[in-house]
Amino acid sequence: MSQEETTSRILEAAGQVFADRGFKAATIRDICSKADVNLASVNYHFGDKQRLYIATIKHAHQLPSSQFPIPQWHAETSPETKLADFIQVTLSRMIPKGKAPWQAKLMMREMTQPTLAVQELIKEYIRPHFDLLLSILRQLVAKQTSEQQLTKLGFSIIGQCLFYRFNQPVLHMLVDEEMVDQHFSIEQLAQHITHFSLLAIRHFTEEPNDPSSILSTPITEQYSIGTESNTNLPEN
Amino acid sequence: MSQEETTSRILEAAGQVFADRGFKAATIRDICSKADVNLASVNYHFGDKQRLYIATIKHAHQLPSSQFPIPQWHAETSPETKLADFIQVTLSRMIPKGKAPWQAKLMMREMTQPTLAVQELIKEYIRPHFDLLLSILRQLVAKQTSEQQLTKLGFSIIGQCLFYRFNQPVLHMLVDEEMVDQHFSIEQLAQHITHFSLLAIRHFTEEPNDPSSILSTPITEQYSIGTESNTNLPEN
Amino acid sequence: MSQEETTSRILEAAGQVFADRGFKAATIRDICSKADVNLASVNYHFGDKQRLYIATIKHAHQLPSSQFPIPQWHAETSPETKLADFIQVTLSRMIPKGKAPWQAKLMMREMTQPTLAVQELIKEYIRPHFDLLLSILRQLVAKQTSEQQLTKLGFSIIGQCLFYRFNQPVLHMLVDEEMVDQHFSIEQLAQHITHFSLLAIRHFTEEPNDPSSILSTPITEQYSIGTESNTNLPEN
Amino acid sequence: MSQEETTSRILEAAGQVFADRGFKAATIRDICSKADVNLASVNYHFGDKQRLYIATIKHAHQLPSSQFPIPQWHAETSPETKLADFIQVTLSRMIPKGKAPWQAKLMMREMTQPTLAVQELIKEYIRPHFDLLLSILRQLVAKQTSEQQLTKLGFSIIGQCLFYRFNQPVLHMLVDEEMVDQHFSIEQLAQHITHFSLLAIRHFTEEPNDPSSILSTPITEQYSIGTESNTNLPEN
DNA sequence: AATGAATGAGCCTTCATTCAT
DNA sequence: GATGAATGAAGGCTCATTCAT
Repeated sequence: MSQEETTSRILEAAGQVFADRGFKAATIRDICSKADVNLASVNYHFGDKQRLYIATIKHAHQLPSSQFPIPQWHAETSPETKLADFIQVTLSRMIPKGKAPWQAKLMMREMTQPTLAVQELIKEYIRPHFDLLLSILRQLVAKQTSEQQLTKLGFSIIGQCLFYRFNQPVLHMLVDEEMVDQHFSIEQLAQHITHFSLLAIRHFTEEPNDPSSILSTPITEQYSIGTESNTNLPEN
Repeated sequence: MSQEETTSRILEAAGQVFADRGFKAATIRDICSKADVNLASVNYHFGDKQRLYIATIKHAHQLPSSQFPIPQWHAETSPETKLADFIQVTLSRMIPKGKAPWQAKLMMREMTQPTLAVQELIKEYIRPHFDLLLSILRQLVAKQTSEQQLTKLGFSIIGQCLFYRFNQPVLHMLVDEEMVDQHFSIEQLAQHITHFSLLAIRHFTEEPNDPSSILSTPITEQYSIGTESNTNLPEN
Repeated sequence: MSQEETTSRILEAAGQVFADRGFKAATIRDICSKADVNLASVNYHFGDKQRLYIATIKHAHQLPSSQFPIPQWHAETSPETKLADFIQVTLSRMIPKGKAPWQAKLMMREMTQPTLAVQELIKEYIRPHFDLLLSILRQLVAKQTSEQQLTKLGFSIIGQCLFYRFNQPVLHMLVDEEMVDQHFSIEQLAQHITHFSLLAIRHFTEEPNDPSSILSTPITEQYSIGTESNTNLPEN
Repeated sequence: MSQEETTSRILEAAGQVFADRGFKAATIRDICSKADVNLASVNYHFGDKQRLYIATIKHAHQLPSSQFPIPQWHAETSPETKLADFIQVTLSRMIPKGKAPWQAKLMMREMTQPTLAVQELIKEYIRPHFDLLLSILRQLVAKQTSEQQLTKLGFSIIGQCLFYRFNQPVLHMLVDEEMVDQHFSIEQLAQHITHFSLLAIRHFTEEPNDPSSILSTPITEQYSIGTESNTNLPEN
């Protein structure tokens, strides 16, 4: 077996096992047995479990991105269409068709419980994707919209998409199976999110005078988002 | 030390460790050491690691719910105010503040990688919460809005809230620390989401004639959401 | 519950558990649970597991001895009859009727894998029993029979009896179930052993000139019986 | 160190420890320490403690059988000589001499408290050995001797031999050390048992008219040998 | 270069024993 | 006097890693 073939088989097997079980619960034995290679191969080719994991992450986000590329837009493509495309592509990449590809699972795992590998993930994959969204939004909102408002708009859109990725198990317990089949296809979800978001964006510059005044109870505590980014070595 | 105190200290410590590391990577040694109890206490009081985990999950979603209750609404409280309250409470429960941040983390872990405990979680905690949201939305939308449209609206709102829970690590890498401090407090996020969502909802009944037509490329494949809910024993 | 009742219930339960599982594999939890007493009772009443074991052994050999007493012999009772009685009683005490009484099991365990308790067992129970056998034999053999010849005769008889006690599992695998039922009752075995032994004893003084000469191969090595009496604390 | 050497050293050490302490009380740590191999070796080579035990049992009854073979008999070898040889070999195999005494101990343990391994033991080792004895006896007794009479004769001989195996600890407490040294060598014991048994066998066909009549007390109860062969997994 | 064998650290669990009430 | 709670010492086993070929 060639060296290249061995490493690629390990990476493929590792991707599935890491995605299914997480870093800690995945065992090198499982991976090597699934890849049908020697137990010592991982350490030989990748050094240790940790570096195999990072290599797996790097290897991971190639497939979905290339499988569902952003369409080539013309000069005259409207920002609404671009947003619709963006949402469609984002959902397609996230929601597995048929069986879940391990790449998606693994990336979601990284985002919720980040390890060292998350930095690379963000830099190479998420950051550009999010910047693309911001550039589309900028064409849709009023000139004077602030950067942080734009960011929040972006998060509102991404948040709606991610919901269907993260919460699939919960989703299936909240909604009838039948309704999922009929009304929650990727296409329909993309339409809904696009529709919902465009409605909000169109009128977004009409800022409320004092939005907090509509709360029924005064807010007594001010919570700041704690920095809990324990971006350490993977252990989960 | 009383039995109750011991178990509660174990639960508190277990919550933090399970939330930080996941089931598999968490060790009873860590938990007992953090709780300052004997290593054998867990087995004495809970039987084994698994049952401690389930007890911890159950224990977890009692605190935030009671800590941030839904305010008592009057008869004349407007649905807009109710929605604002709902979003405020939801965010408060989800985004950890200094004191006891692990409950939220643990529940998110359960939702993304559900174990057997998730069913109880949904029944006792999530389902009622989501039903409350639906009842508020029903007062805001047109009469003829279908059940599945309402559900998607609910998901769009919940999705925006959850985003800030799931993706906190990523968030902190996409946004400047300074901007987070100034513009991403729970209050401000609640305002944004409320504002964004109300704008969309107000105009929601104006259905687009053919929303998919604005896509730049025809959709060729129809993706169904695969059921990948392997609700097994925890191992990650 | 009175103190006496508690200890006696513990002893009864301990006897069964120790007999079934041996010293090490028996757990105080099992014993206390079977006796339906508190977990700490054993240590409270007996000090520790070891002393409970010794107390159990002492408690054990009261029952079978009294249940099958040596019959009262008259002055004119023949030594042959005495031997027949002796064998009958020995077998009766050893071989359980119906379910095995734990006393027998426990004593056999002690004899094969002796602990500290074995000394008491020998002194109070085995030594007198064996001395009785020797006294019977002395009436059956020639005057000039040496002490060690007599001892070996005794062992030959005891050995035949013990065989059916120790090797019951093996016995049942070597012999048809049907044959066991028909021909291996205690009565029949006693008859056989008595018959066999009396035949040998009657002619025993006719010593062979050189018994070792009938061996087909010369004995090259002389093995001495190693003293492996590790009469230590019970640990098995 | 070669694989074979490691496993054989583990087996040797395991044999001694299991023989001394029994399955439950024996610890893998002790075995590995005695064998001077790593603690994890047992699990690597044998899977777990249980499978090591079974492997040890199998390994145990190969050595003595090959160490003390039945001599090659000529056509004209008398059955008396054969019986003498048989008893000599049986005793040699059973009574440990200095070098490797644990095999016998372990096998006796298996016979008294049988585990799953005992079946194989009987089939491969005990059954053929016993059949050999029966074939010898058949040449010594009258033609009309029944199968079950023959079996009991065999048991009487085996029983005498086994006595010195099972009851060595007790033996040493019943007999002076000095007498053991002088009169209880394997050779002497073999002579005695051979002599004793031949005497009985020669006259065996002279059945007693009613052997039970010599009992001083009528037998009131008929005891059947209970089947208490709990051939379970080892736990003692 | 590649692998079967071996290793040591650590984890969950059990259990006899002790403590505090 | 008696007991529920707690403890610490192992024990079996797993697993990433290293060694020797």
